[in-house]
Amino acid sequence: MSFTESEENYIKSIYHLQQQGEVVSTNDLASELQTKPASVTDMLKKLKAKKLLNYERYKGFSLSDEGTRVALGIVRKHRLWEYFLVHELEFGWDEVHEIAEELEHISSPQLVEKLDNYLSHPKFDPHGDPIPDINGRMELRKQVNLIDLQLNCEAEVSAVGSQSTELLELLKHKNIGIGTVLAVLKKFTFDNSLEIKVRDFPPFSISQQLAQTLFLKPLYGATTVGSISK
Amino acid sequence: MSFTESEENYIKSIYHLQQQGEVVSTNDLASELQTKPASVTDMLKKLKAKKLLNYERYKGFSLSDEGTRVALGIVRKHRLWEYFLVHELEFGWDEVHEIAEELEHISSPQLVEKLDNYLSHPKFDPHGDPIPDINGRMELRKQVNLIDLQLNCEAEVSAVGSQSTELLELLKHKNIGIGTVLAVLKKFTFDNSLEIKVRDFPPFSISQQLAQTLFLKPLYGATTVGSISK
DNA sequence: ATTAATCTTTAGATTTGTCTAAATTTTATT
DNA sequence: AATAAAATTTAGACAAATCTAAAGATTAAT
Ligand SMILES: [Mn+2]
Ligand SMILES: [Mn+2]
Ligand SMILES: [Mn+2]
Ligand SMILES: [Mn+2]
Repeated sequence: MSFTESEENYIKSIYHLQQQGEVVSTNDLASELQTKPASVTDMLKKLKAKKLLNYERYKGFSLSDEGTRVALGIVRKHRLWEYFLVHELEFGWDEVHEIAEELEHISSPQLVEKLDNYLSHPKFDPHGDPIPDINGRMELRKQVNLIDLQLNCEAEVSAVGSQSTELLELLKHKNIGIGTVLAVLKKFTFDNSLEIKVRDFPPFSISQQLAQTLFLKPLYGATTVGSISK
Repeated sequence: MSFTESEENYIKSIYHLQQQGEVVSTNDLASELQTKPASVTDMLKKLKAKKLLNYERYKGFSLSDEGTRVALGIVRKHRLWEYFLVHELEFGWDEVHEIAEELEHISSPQLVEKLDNYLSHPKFDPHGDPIPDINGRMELRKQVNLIDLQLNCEAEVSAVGSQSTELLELLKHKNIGIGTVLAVLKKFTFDNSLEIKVRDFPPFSISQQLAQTLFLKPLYGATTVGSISK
């Protein structure tokens, strides 16, 4: 069975919202997809009819096994293309999300496998997010949110929690990217801002909002398992 | 201005039919796009409104300068992706047309230029068709139709006149591809079939229909200028 | 120059995905 | 438990792209 671009975007968004914990609501999904709740309800019915979604009106919804399988296939394509764009075509990691948003809908299954092979089966995309294999399996990276990192403990940035241009612009300005090693020097309770030290740079401070989007892998011995983003 | 996938497919088809000489008709375009004449008329109005087409009802139509510019941009993307699929991802030259039919609609102009650069600015796609540069200019390869090739004169296959799976399957069976060197030994007037000799193979015969789809570059000194395909 | 055949366009319907506004259901608050 | 607020769904409309059937225009044949 094949799906429209719109159906695929809905499936992928539902998958991502489900990963971010809790229950997914019609309103959440509408705001994620920049559309209206009424449009979401229409699509929920369509996806239920195609057996991709468990859905009872007013009772909420969740991806079926088949829906999850489809979602992972799209996520796989999205992240493989992002990897290609950054590591082969030399795009910046902050420039590829929108393009991959289109490329993920190219239908040829052969293309995905040839691309995966060409790239030597990468395990993580340029934002630190794991790339599902052909069976939907992927490595779960042990990572901690910057907010939860203990003081003076060096850790390596392994993922960012959003792909918004605004966030990626800010990260570029502060010289923070996947692989950046940093430590938290101080936490300020007034505004929950953090004073951090990036290797080879003088210490500087970052806002709570920014800290919340950064996930890190402690350099010596992992701790918590964090959530992942796109 | 940006265009829908459907609009782009119409523009590209009109461009190709115009290249193949004569006037383009509503019926031609409908059969090329596997749709109905009534649908074509609807789209012609839309393209005229967007100033891509010169069109007067019942009087025929042709691409405007802007329409031609847009068409060449899509052709450029199509052929660059085909080149990538064959030369980087190791697809067969007979497997890439349908995939490129989707990839040609990815909108990022930056992507096209990075891809072109990555591939070192190829001048011809895997079917021997010239790749337009960013300004729409391309090399016009001097080529002769196999039908018009003089006897016992070796020539190199440089383009095929269609991308149909059926044709490409036949060519694979007969070990003919872009770059194949062959000569015509004999022409039979009864059915216009040709006895040809491919280098390193014993002579064999091919039908008129097949011969018409093959374009060649004579090995010593070019002659006629032939038409091109997708 | 009529008539016939062909080509092209219009009229009206359908599907997909979206919207606004109103109705319904659930949840939270008094 | 009644009421207010919030979330969700339905009803009805619309644009894009397509279709069938019928009408209109052009071209070819008598
Ligand atoms: Mn997408
Ligand atoms: Mn990513
Ligand atoms: Mn196409
Ligand atoms: Mn080609």
